[in-house]
Amino acid sequence: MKELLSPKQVASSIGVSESSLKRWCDQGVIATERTPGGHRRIRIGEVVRFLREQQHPLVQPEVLGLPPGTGSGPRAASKARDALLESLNSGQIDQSRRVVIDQFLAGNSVVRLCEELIAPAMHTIGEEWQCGRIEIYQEHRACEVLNRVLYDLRTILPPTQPGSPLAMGGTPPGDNYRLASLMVELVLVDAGWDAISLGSSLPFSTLTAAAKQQNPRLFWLSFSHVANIDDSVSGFVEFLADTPQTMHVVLGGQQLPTGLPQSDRVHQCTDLGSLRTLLETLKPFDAA
Amino acid sequence: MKELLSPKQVASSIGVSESSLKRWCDQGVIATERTPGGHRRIRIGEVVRFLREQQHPLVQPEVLGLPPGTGSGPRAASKARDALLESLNSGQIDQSRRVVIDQFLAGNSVVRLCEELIAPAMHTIGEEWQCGRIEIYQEHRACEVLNRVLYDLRTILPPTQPGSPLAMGGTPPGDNYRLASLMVELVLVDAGWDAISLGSSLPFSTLTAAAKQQNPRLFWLSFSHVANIDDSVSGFVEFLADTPQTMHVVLGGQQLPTGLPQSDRVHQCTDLGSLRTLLETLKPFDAA
DNA sequence: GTCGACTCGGGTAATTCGGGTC
DNA sequence: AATGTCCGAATTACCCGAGTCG
Repeated sequence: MKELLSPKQVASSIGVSESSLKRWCDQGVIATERTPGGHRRIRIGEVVRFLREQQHPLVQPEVLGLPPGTGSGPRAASKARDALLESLNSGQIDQSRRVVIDQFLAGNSVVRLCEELIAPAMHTIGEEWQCGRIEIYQEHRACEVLNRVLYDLRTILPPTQPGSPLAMGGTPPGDNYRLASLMVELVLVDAGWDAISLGSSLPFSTLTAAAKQQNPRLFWLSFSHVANIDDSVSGFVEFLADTPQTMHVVLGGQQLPTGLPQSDRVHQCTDLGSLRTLLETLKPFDAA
Repeated sequence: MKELLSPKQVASSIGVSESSLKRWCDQGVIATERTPGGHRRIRIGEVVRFLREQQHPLVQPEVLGLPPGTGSGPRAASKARDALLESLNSGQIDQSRRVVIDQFLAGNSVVRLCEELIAPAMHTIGEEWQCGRIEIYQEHRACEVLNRVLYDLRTILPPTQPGSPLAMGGTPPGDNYRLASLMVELVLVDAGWDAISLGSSLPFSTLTAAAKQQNPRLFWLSFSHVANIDDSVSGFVEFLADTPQTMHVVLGGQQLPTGLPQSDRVHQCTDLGSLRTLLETLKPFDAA
């Protein structure tokens, strides 16, 4: 998958003539690079941005490395939710990816995709499992599928700029719900951070080591299944004491324990929207 | 790090053909040295100057630290292993992907990539953790990174043909090593199967349900960490009894328990190479 | 000295340039 | 006002046999 596309590739992928594309480039509607010989080269992320902004249909997505059939799915939010639920329950990777990426290209933000499309689908799946209507393997499989879809989304987002502040995080011991941590990672990348999830069920000692060795600007902890509240609290207290005092700590998740110590560098986010707002207030890019 | 780069390295790093690069060198746009035999050598600083001057985006920054040997052969293979280990230990997604995909494009099979590149790297990481040289978060992070790299590899493989036989599998209860299951999935997809991993730490009851509901032609179980041998054996016996007798069952993994019941539909694979051989003997595509 | 991988130089096909016109 | 098509010149990408590198 190439990073830079030629005018011909872009024109065919979005279904317009090369002349129109060149005009848009010259007008500044689409940012272009130039080769030393004067040929235009267009970043793939710039094409995605244009599609989202102009609500322009995508006719040949495979040119951009996107799944075939993209751009023809349902635009309505509720229909998209149903379609995603259906494809997740039957374990169809391509179909699930299509639904999510279609919604993204339609102009929805990453936060909105997570909170109003993906999370509700997983919530419904959880309920259906508790009611005995579906098997637990279907829930696990849905997580595996979404895992890949989120990664696909990340590859579509503008690549991390060199010098972006580092962020890392994961889930505490006993919590194997990787998906939540991956969504946090995605929101951070979308906000311009150099974010990476360390995985799930990580002992606090190694989380502390990670923070000390890598020295990230931000560290997140996602609580979805708390095995032992007391251990979580005491582990977190130690983590907070042993890590750099300049590092922001973001706490979130459906099972975020109460009684965790407060601090001006500890932020509790009930949802991804508030995380996004928090990231705006941190404004870590003034220097750059 | 070498001071002088070859035309191939520079061309791939900035995303243009070698021809264009040579032309620019001959035009004086990029200053070049010459070897006694007439080969061009380009100073790394000159590349940086060119990129800044032309506003040309750097497509593959990791070339600056990447070993030149990306072809096949024993020397290149060990270099690739070292490069992968390095990038995994430091959690660099893009560079890890670059190493693996380069080796794939160089003609190495999926099985070979898994067994001689990825698995050895993870093995080394496991050893370094046991020796206390690295932290466990680095091992987890390496799994997260490889998770994505394997998925990238899957998207490069020819897409699954409609009508391909279905295969699914995962890891038994208490086994959270998803990576092994993902590698099995990849080998199956490479062999033309419609394969999907159901995830990790799945109860045998739901594995049975999955097999009965989805009716796959093949079901794999990957054993990397066995929590309780007796439970595994009894669970597997039930699984074998309750699932369709026409379904092939593939067992594998570093911690594959002994004492599991044998059968003409149960296949034990000590490695992915033997799995590939087994898939050949199954020859499920004669109809298609 | 052997050998595989890489690079040389040059030729050819394909693409893109800018501009003008419909 | 916006889009699609056509044009000659320039640029880029792909290919090949011979030579070089490590």
